[in-house]
Amino acid sequence: MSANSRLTVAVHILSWMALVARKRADPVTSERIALSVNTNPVVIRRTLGLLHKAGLVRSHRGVNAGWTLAKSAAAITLRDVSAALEQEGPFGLHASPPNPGCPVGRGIQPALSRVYGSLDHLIQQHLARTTIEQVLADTLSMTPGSNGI
Amino acid sequence: MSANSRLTVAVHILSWMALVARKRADPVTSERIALSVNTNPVVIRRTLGLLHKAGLVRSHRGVNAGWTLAKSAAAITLRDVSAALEQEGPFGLHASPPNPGCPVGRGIQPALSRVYGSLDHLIQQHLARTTIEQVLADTLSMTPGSNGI
DNA sequence: CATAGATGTAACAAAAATGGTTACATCAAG
DNA sequence: CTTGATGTAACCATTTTTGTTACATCTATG
Repeated sequence: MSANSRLTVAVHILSWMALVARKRADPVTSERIALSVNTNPVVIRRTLGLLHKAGLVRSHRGVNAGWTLAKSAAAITLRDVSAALEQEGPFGLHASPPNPGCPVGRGIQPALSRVYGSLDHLIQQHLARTTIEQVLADTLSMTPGSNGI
Repeated sequence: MSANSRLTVAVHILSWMALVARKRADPVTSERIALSVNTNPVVIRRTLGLLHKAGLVRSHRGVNAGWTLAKSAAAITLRDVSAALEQEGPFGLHASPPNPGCPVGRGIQPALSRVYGSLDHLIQQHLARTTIEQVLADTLSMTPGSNGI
């Protein structure tokens, strides 16, 4: 296991849903999605819950329940997905606060916060330039034919 | 504890060394640095070891041992520091590989690798624009007077 | 109206990463 | 040869991440 794979899993979920939606408008189940992602359905539902809270997907209950996209794949950017996951930025400050009796210990957190803040902004901007539709197109370009979901 | 604080600690170390180096060229010990960062000296030495391997600091042994900067603070960028730490990017791929029998499972890793790769490149570029000297200046701008290290 | 099949969520377990700590061999100036 | 620090291994505690079991809840449909 490396870093956190949440954005990857979320994008995978949405891309798969977008592919399926090309043929059927029916809701898809977390179990079916889990087969493609290769993990437990609850893991999928947890992520779908966050995407739901962010308004990217709709959930349907009762008989014929499951999930559908709330927007077209072209209208969902990776920034939307990343924001839905409520993750922290890549760099954190000190685990325990530095020595306030030292000028460096006193001033470095605000200084680094500015650096990390603009970095976050940059990352968001970049993620906003890619949509689920683009990821799906790029993904499918590997295997021209077949679509044995 | 939040995300990983390694870049923060490394930048703190180098900034503190740069501040001290303005007055004395003598090596500083990991114990003294640890007082400013507020952690264990071994944690500092671990990070200094990586910075040493990257050629950013020099280590001195025997009597009057310690560490000195190998370059001026203006010649060390946050990209240099980040690279020295050999960390992974912010986003990882799947924890366990996705279903290769599904077109999405098959193609999404290369697709996302491209996205993450260009994102990494962007982050590196941005980090390269800030030097330790700039961070130190920004850090000290908080407390104009005093320098009770 | 009962049922089937799914969501939604809590609770727990396993594994990995992170930060901290102790211990100690090694080195070189004095 | 002594001293004080590096360099590194080994270990522990805490947190994070992922996976799993269990179960209450909901609703189209027979």
